[in-house]
Amino acid sequence: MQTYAIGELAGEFGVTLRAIRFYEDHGLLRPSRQGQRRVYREGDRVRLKLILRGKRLGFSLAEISEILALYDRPKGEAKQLLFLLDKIAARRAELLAKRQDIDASLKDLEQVSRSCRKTLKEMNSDDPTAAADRRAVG
Amino acid sequence: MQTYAIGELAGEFGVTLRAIRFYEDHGLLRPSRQGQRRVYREGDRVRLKLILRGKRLGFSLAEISEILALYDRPKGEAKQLLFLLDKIAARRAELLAKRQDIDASLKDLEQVSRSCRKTLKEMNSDDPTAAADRRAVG
DNA sequence: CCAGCTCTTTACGTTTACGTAAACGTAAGA
DNA sequence: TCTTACGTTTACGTAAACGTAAAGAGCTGG
Repeated sequence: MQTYAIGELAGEFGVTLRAIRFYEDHGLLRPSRQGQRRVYREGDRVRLKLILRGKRLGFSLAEISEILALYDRPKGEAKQLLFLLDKIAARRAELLAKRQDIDASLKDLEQVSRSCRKTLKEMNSDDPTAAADRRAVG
Repeated sequence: MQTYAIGELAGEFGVTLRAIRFYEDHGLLRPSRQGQRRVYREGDRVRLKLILRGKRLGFSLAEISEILALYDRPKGEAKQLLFLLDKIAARRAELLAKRQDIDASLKDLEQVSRSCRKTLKEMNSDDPTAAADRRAVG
């Protein structure tokens, strides 16, 4: 079975050993040990990947911890499973809202970009002195 | 022309006065004054909206500051405009990457949700004792 | 006129998420 | 055997983003 040393994971994902240990201190990772040394399996690697993805999306480690918990199989009681489905739905809504924000941002940037390109086009079609004029007036 | 007091904006967006002043301290907002008091115009309100959207997307205030700068008209020199277009393109790529992360997260959650619903379905189609059995075994 | 509300500045405190340094263990290679 | 690489724990330091408290100004209704 494939295992990883802490340095390998740090290298692969571009984070420091300190960060990985920090995540463990806060219960986000639970690598096994060989003596003192941490040994990471594929599952740990996936969890780290999820942690970093969560970070990129602006979730706090506390939130990421809750998100990771969604992936841990509940003990199989129907009530637990229904509760889990609820929490998943909530996270889903959160992610969809975030995507709306992204789409709005993209739209805004596209708007600025358009107006910017338009101005450039005008500057090109005008006679060369016009740009200098605009500079003086603006 | 419509203006706003700091408390009004705080109320509208659900943030504290402290936060709004903090953004100003760091150059993200520049309200005018009436005596000591801050007076916000529609433009300031929009900027605050953009700030908060940036925060929801996990950008730092430093990054948000740069993003806001993209909205400020450059002085009209072609070189500046081209540079601006570059920066816009970079931000756009960043947002698209973030959306990929979101889509991947949604997919993952969907997967967990599916397996969860499947287990529930099995528990229902089994005879009532089966769930208890599984509980004992699990 | 004064109590209450909104606002102001100043300044120290707090949480999160690590960075950084010290001091040490262990195994491999020159 | 000594060094180099990689890992360990412990602990203090730090940047970001505010929270919170103190002390006061200025208007407003009773």
